[in-house]
Amino acid sequence: MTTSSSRTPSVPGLRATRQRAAVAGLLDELADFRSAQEIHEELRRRGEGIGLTTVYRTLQALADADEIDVLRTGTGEASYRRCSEHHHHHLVCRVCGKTVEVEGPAVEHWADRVATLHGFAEISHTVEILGVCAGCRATG
Amino acid sequence: MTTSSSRTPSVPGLRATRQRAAVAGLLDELADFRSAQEIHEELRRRGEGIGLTTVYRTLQALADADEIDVLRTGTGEASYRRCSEHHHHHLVCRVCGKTVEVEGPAVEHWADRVATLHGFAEISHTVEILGVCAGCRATG
DNA sequence: CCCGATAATGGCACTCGTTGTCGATGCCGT
DNA sequence: ACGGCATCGACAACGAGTGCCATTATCGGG
Ligand SMILES: [Zn+2]
Ligand SMILES: [Zn+2]
Ligand SMILES: [Zn+2]
Ligand SMILES: [Zn+2]
Repeated sequence: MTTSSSRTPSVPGLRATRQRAAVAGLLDELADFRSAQEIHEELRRRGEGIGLTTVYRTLQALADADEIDVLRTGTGEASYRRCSEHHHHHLVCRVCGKTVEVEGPAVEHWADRVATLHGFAEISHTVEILGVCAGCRATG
Repeated sequence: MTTSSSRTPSVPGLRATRQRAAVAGLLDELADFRSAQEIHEELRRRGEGIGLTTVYRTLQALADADEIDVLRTGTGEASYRRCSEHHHHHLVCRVCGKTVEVEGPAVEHWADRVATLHGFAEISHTVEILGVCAGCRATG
């Protein structure tokens, strides 16, 4: 919330369209990772005229521009979420999907160190933590 | 190599078939992550009569029994690799696919701590490190 | 060793997420 | 306002993975 219109800084070579604004706007108010189809359904539910293909391509464009984060579910399908700009990772509830951004120098240093130790360069990494959140544990 | 026949410890309720042995045997001699289709092709190339469906199911069974590790490529397809039994992660060359098993208490503790701090339980995690190995860097 | 219960096989059809195609549409610089 | 060109979107195509199910193979018991 509150970060609604200040986003989408008009990427050069890309045109501002109603559909892109709709997808970007929805991502702004959503907290957890959502699949392309879920985003498409929600937009249609709200009366936004938008095609599924366009949603797919818009999400891909946003991901390429590092505007959103992508992660793969257990079945291999992609999920998208608007995130803060600085490097971080995700702590996700495997029941309700609640997502928390986490960070820490510990992993970053460990990853760099262990990779360098094995003679690797141009290092990147993916880290995801899964668990069951307090809310879901209470509900049983 | 050398760990060929000592593996596949006859899981109860499962029958020992030529096809399962072929898949398990191939995984024993392969070092890097391979997709189900690659494994199928290689087995056919060697004259092993085996169906693609069977390869898919055998790999899934091996993964369920924690005999092999699974990871998703960037496109979302699954890759499989025979791994040591204890908990570890992978350092993969994004050029040649060379894979190194890595481990360290640092990540494990960090993941548990940060998850617990946010009220999460039943914590698990996925960690993959990508880079370019020394060999590939030399070759340019 | 033989046999029957049943797990496993594998060809095929099918699901489903995702991408390619391409004529219509609508931004935007001039 | 005009026109070039990025974008849109309905539809078809693609590909990994799975369900189906008749056929085959395994293995424990007789
Ligand atoms: Zn939850
Ligand atoms: Zn990191
Ligand atoms: Zn390499
Ligand atoms: Zn770990």
